[in-house]
Amino acid sequence: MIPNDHSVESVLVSHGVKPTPQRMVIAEYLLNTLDHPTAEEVLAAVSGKLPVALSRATVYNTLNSLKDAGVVREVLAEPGKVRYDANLLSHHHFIDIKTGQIVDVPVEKVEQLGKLLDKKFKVHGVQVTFFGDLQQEESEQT
Amino acid sequence: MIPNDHSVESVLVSHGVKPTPQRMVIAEYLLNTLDHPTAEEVLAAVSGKLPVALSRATVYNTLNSLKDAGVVREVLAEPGKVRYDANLLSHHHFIDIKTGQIVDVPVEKVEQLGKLLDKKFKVHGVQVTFFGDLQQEESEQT
DNA sequence: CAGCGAGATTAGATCTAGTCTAAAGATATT
DNA sequence: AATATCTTTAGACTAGATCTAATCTCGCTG
Repeated sequence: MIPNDHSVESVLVSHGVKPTPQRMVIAEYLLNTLDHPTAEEVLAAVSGKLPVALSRATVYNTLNSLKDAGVVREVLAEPGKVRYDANLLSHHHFIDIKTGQIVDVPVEKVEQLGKLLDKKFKVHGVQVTFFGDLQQEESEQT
Repeated sequence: MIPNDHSVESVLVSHGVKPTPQRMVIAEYLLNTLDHPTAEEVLAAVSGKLPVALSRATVYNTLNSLKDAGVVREVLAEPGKVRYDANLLSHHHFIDIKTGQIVDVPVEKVEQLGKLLDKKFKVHGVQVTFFGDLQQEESEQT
């Protein structure tokens, strides 16, 4: 279940990202956590895992590269913070309104919403956001 | 369809927000747009509508008050920016990936997803976020 | 109706997440 | 080895949002 160095490298290469040491440790961390860390949390977690210093700019550069390459997704859950998610399976999120904890929800659960989700999650609100191309035509609003 | 001063005031009062002049012009603006403005956009739009200067801090304070009172919702669509939405009908969002334009999608459309939504919207991705209480129990992950 | 107190507003300082810059380092190619 | 391209680095900078402390507003009490 835990990707080894080889599989982390192959994930990067197969997505067209050159596997530098800095990118390897960042990707390895993201691929092995169920958490949804911020850039600062990534920096704290992986600095020290390299013989050289890891700069803040490299963490941000790498996260943007991984996002552009499709290795990670941005998760916008709290104002002013971007969290990162390396779960490549199609899934949604459940955010605990008290603690802020973010838990992945697999798509199958959503399909059976109400039947399965409510056991573990008490849903207060849902925010669905679609991304795509808006076909221009005369406006029609709610 | 366009709320007059009286109805704006009654929305504030019915939600427990004291209707000061500053709050009135801000709420009026939000209730009358289909847009999803940022705090800065709200400031730009309403400053000048009062005989006195409107400070940035008041805009932020007011937006947070309106959010806490349930008059507006935060929309997290772009990193580092909070947008505001005074559409009190339950709805979702569609974000044009080229322009960033955010359009409301009524719940009924989502229920019939694929049948109705695809006419106007070419969906590239969906982000569903639930908010609520996570019932603590042994972990079970995807 | 003067004085008080609670809450609202203000300008500007401050905080913080993230980006930019310019120099140095690494890697591949010739 | 020389060159070109890409990556990394430290630190300066930016932008969105919050904080601070003073001032203002207004309802209430005496």
